[in-house]
This record gives sequence, C-alpha cells and structure tokens, in this order.
Amino acid sequence: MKLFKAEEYIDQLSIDSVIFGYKNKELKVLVAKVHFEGDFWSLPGGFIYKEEGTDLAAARILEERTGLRDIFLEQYRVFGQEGRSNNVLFENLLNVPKSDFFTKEDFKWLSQRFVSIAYYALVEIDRVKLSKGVFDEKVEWVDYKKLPNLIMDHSLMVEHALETLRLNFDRKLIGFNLLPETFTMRELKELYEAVYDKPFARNNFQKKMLDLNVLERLEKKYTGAANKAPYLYRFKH
Amino acid sequence: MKLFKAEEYIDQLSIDSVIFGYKNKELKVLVAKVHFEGDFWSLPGGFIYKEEGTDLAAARILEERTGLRDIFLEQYRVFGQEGRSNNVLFENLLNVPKSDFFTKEDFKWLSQRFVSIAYYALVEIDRVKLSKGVFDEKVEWVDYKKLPNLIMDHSLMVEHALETLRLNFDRKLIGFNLLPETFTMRELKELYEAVYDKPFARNNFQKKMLDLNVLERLEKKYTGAANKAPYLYRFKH
DNA sequence: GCAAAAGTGTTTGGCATACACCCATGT
DNA sequence: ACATGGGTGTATGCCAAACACTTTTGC
Repeated sequence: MKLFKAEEYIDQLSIDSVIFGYKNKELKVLVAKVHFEGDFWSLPGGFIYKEEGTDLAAARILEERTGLRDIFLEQYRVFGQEGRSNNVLFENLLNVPKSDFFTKEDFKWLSQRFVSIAYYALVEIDRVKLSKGVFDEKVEWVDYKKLPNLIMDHSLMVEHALETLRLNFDRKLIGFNLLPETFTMRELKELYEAVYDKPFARNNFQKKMLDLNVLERLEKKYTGAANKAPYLYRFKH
Repeated sequence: MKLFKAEEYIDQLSIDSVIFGYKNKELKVLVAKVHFEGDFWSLPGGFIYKEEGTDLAAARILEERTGLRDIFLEQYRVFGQEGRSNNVLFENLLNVPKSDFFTKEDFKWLSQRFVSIAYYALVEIDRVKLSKGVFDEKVEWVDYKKLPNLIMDHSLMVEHALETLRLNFDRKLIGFNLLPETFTMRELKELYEAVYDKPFARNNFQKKMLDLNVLERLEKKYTGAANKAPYLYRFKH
C-alpha cells in the first residue's frame, strides 16, 4: 500500500520544526534518527498540501509527531540555499530495503532541491506522546548542547531557532509553554538558566518575574525538605 | 515572443519585497500599479528558479526593478495562508487585451495558491533606476503612511516589514543604507523620526549616535544659512 | 546685535546588578 | 539549635530622558 503521495504536496517546499522541551534542567530538542545507513539525525519535518496554509501544515506535522494541538508554534526563517537537497541521503537509501510506502518516483521527488520553512515550537515535555515519522528509526529528546550529527542544514536551523527563542523569550513571555501548569520560582529560574545558558541571581530574578505581573501566587509547596517551603506560581493565562 | 516561462520556476512559491527608501523626511515604499482593470497596486515580486537560492532570487528581482546590486536585503517572514491567491486579479485579466508574453496556461499557473517569502530591502533612493515589471503600468515611491490599495495581503506585508525594520534598525545599524555617503546629524535624526514616526530629542540623539562609535566626523557643511554649520558624518564601513 | 540652529554639559529617574539580612522547615 | 533554601529589603552603577546653557553663522 502506498501511503506517501508526492503529487498532493507543493513541489520543492517543505517544513522543518525545532521542537523545544524542558526537563531535568536541560533545554531539549526533538530529533529523529533517520532509518538509513549511517548515523544521520534529522529534525521533524514534512510537506505542505497544495491548498493548505503553512501554519496549519506545521501544526499538523507537530501533532503527527507529538500528539499535541494548540501548541506555541511560530515560523522564524526560510532555509532556501541553492543546492539544498537530500539527494545524498536518498541515493543511499536506494541500496537499502525500502518500504512499500514509496515508489522510485517518490524518492526522486524527495531528492530534489528543497526550500524549507522553519518553525520552532515549545511543548510541555510530559504531555508529549512521541510518534515516529516514516523515515525514522527512533525519535528522542536531546539536550541542545549535545545534539548528534544532523543532516543538511538542520544544525544551523537549531542555532537560529535558539537565537529566536532567546530573543522572544521575555518579550513574548513564551517560556511558560515549557513548564507544567504550576511551578516554583526556582524551577522558573532554572528554565531561564537552561535557555540562556547562564546563571541568574535568585533575588533579582524573583523581583523581575513578579514585576511582570503575569504570575499568580498559589499555596506553598511542602516538599518535606528541611527548609522554607516555596510558593507555587501559575501563569495568568 | 514568449518571455515568461512558468515551467522554469518552483510551483506555488513566490517572493515579494518591501523596498524602503527615504526622501523628503518620508520613509517610502516602492509599489507598482498593476496593469489591469481597476486600481490595484502591488509590491515588487517574482519567482524562484528551480535550482536558485532564495536570497539570490530576491537579489535578482531587486536588481531587475532598481538596477542595484549588493543592497541590504533580508527575508523576514513567509506568507502562506490557505487560499492565498491572485485568481480574482488574473481572471479579470483574461478579459483584457493581453501581452504576447503569456499563454493562457501561464495565467492559470499564476492564479494558483501561492506561498510567498517576504523580503525587505533598504536602498539609497537617488541611486535607484526604476524599471517596470511585466505586469506594471507604473512604479512609484510612496510614503508608507499613504499607501494605495494593495492586492492580497501586501498591506500586511508592509506592516510586518516596518515592524521588522524598527526592531533591527538600531540593533543591526541598517539605517545608513537609506542615506547617502555623508549626512548631518540632523538628517540622521530626521531619518529616525520618519522610521519610528516620533520625535527624538536633539542632544540625546546626538550623544547616543556618537556613543555607538560607528560615525566618522568629517568637515563642516556651510549651507549659507544664518546659523552654526553642522558637521558632516560618514558611517565607518 | 540678533535670530536660528548646532554642539555640549548637567540633573533626574528608572532599572538591572550586587550585597545583605531575615524567615520557615525538618532533623 | 542549626543547616538549608526561600523571601525580601537596601545600596550601587549605568543609561536614557529632561533641562539648560554656550557657540557659530549670516544678516
């Protein structure tokens, strides 16, 4: 059965997404090991139906991989260098047992030069139910500092996404998309430290956050530790 | 003779550019009156050859219209809503005496839903030698506050371009691309006032600019006016 | 001398950083 | 009592905005 229908998509145009998650004080990126010879990893991506809006396409692709809807998702750049293609990868693939999903023509289509619209997304990592894409051997959350070899310009895509994330983090208050509903000030600070890769002063950080007037203070969180119990906070919608 | 060859371009993908210029204390945008029935104006745009880099395509299109090379030019956003097409315009065109340049199939191709990569450019307005595009009745520099009816989402494109311009104006020191080689501090201030649409305090503006350490002070400029002669400045490469 | 515009200095206020202290909690 | 981490208050320094004054130029 043939599942992939190249003729339904716009030619030479793709979407790639840098999906950020946060756990264990690490800012993580979702990457997939490509099911080909060699150690190739890739960002989750896909294609755009001929009449589909690009934002909708990106949301669809995100949902296919994570199961999540209504997630923070924003385009940040187009990568459209001349010669930008996967041909080496797909030529490799032709010597590998292939899926029934694809015809030789599909591989030719996939090997073209592609212009890719890059999106970045922020997700609460524990809500994600990962699904593999058709080309994926496995998908994993990886600390952005320890990324494996990414295909094509995907490393550059992560770099630019991180840059954009940092620029917008405060301005658009998007960081809360990475945290669960409630959190302590310490947890919020550790998120900032992971994103900016630098320490923040505890007292000044707290003041700055409270001065934003977007946090709602809830009850205290008794952890059983031998110290003062921290307050829980919630982001005011 | 047929000049337009749709089959050489990527399908359903286009480039549109917001080209900014500055003159008479006004920030201007280059727009073209489309050569169809009715009062339709459009941003300069074009298409991408199948193997052409997007930045190169944008530069090529810019050069076709302005005669300028090596100009500040940057992509800032993709406009790819579902239903984004020129079909109304081109259906109109079919009832109008048409050029030999296009076949009926070309018009069909042009009427598809398009995803457009938007660029913004900054040019020194006096160096520009304007050329009309194939669809243009005329091209003009228009104050961004007095733009005519633009087709499709081109008004939105200008809005976003202006937003991006303002965000990057200081950070990337790109304003100098709008001015001639040498200029007075007053002229620079007036440029800032046109871009941000608000007044700047003379003394503080001067201090801020000089503190950037990117301006070279040249000789004085004697205008013949009954007041102190201002210095000329040049942007250090 | 005078009007007009340029150049520069001084004061003020807000905000980020640094330093310091007190409070709650469990052993 | 005390160690640990949480919460908050105060002092410092920088930068932008506001205010003020002097200088140059042509009539």
